[in-house]
Amino acid sequence: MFHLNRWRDVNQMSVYEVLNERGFIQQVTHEEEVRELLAKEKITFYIGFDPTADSLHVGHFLGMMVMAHMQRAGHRPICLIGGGTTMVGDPSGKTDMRKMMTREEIDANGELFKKQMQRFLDFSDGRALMLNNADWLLKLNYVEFLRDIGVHFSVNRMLTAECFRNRLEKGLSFLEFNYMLMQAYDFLELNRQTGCIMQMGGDDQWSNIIAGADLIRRKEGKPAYGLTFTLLTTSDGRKMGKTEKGALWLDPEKTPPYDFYQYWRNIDDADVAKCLALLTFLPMEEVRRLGALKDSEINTAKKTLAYEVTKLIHGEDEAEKARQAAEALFAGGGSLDNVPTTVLSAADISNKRLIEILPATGLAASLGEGRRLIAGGGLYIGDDKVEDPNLILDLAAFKDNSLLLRKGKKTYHRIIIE
RNA sequence: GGAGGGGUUCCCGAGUGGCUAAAGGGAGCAGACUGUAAAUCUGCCGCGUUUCGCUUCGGUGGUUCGAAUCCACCCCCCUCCA
Repeated sequence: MFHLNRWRDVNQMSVYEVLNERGFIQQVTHEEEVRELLAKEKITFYIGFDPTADSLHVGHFLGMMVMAHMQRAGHRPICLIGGGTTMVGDPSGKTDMRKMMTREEIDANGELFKKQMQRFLDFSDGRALMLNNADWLLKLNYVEFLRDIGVHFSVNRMLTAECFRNRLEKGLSFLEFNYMLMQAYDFLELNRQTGCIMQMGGDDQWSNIIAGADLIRRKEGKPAYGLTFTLLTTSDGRKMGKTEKGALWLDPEKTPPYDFYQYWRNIDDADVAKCLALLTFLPMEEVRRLGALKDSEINTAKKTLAYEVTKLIHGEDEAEKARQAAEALFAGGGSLDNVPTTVLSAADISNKRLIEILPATGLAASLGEGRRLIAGGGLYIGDDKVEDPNLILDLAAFKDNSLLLRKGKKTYHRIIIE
């Protein structure tokens, strides 16, 4: 969990100012009211997370950061796991319908989400809540729902919503069209259950969020607010947090801490300041100082970013290990203990060609890929370029049973014989 | 339900009987340049025992010496009509 009392500077500022200064805020339903509300009252707010995969990724983490900032300011976060909404699937920001997921998959993913979220917020003594919309959505009665909630939605208006626009060209099923109503109903339900009066979410959730706020205002005659935060994109507008293997996962089994660290270590110069502000708790003074560094100086900022983000997600030990491994590989010296490693037996290696061993290390997916890699001059043993595509690894090449391979300039992998 | 259009390799998208493992673009990987950055240029980019073999173009079956390309049936998507 984040250490809440470590940051004194923000206490003078309202959380709205903090979020704004750090570059989170994208759209707000009632700017002045919200600004004032957050400064003067302690509110309950929520962010929904649909468990469509078996791990959170960096995009979700951004939402967790928003919640953490809010909690530090004394507001009460609700993590809403979308066990019900995922049965339908959010069409926002997607060009195609995604495959339907089974109840079992969704529930299993939801549990994994919960586990990962515990780390980022303080759930003790009801300081944050964890709810699942499956609890109320799955038992809804269709006709009742239509009469009760459906009446308040104008299809004409829905069709003009940004989130349905491109889908009207590509196709949109009635199933997905309902997603907005379900999310709106969630907000209403949370409002009734917990007094939740604000929904936050990524900017692609804007339409869904205002639908919910409107519904509460109509049904309950009470105020309800919405706020969206920026989506993590690179300076040229592409989605950030994507690697060759897909998303940057928070699960260390899916994205090892070393890879996670390296992702941020290699981030585009133009994105460093933005990431420091959004993904770490470093004071803005420090963020601005680091972000202003020029040329190779900015590498200092990238190291700080990588270390800080890795620390928040994987803990200080893992961040330290990742940092040490990177130092050892790129700055020379130091221990290679924490470098990505594959352990093999002598039998796995003797009389095998190097390209046959590569797939086990992940440096190449197939023999052909390994062969091409060598042909292109991209594979090294230590600092020696491998020239022969059919090279047979000599066990004598291993020092202390260990051998360091390198693909290209910065992908290292160690093989250890056991 | 009717009429029309479409499903191609990670993505987009050409291809309408052999010259097609399948144009082009994107993504990705590698090389050069650098700062473990970006941009740029170059090469690679289905699998393998690699001048050759094997598997792939929604599914199944068929025609043919030969099919992503033709035929039949089926599944899915889109548009218009109801």
